[in-house]
Amino acid sequence: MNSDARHYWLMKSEPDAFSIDELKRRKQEAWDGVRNYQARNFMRDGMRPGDRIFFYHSNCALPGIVGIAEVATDAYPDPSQFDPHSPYFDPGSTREQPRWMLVEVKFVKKFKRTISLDELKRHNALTGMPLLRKGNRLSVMPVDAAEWSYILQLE
DNA sequence: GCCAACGTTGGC
DNA sequence: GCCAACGTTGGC
Repeated sequence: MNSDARHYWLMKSEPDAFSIDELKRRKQEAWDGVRNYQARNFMRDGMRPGDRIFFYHSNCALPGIVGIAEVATDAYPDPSQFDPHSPYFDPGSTREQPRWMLVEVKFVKKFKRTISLDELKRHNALTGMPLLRKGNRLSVMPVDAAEWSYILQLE
């Protein structure tokens, strides 16, 4: 992967758990709780500070892209995996060999409207997006530069 | 709340 | 290494 180029991503969050409004209030936040290896690998191996992220609301009345965030740090071990009181605790993970990583993300902007999943599906230019693949459950995924700019002009 | 799709786990 | 059972995701 070309480390000089800025890359684009999409990250899902359930707004009941963590919404774009909450990121706006907090300015920057650790994206903890990812417990899927493919999603972890994207954060650990693909993301670099300065990369841009579509913030996606899932499992809600109007699922869709609601704004933009930016990768603020390189990946580091997700502290919640070591915390027995956390719902994300992983007894199989050790500090010597942590299993789960996270990046911190910072708020960039909230869209004036939600670019809904339903709307995204209606654009032929976007049919290749992993987000739109049937049965896709990834919570962190790459976005092509062309798809990124295409979606931006939908707002 | 339902359920299809998918990842993970564990018995064998 | 197969695969059934199970748990989770997330649209609807």
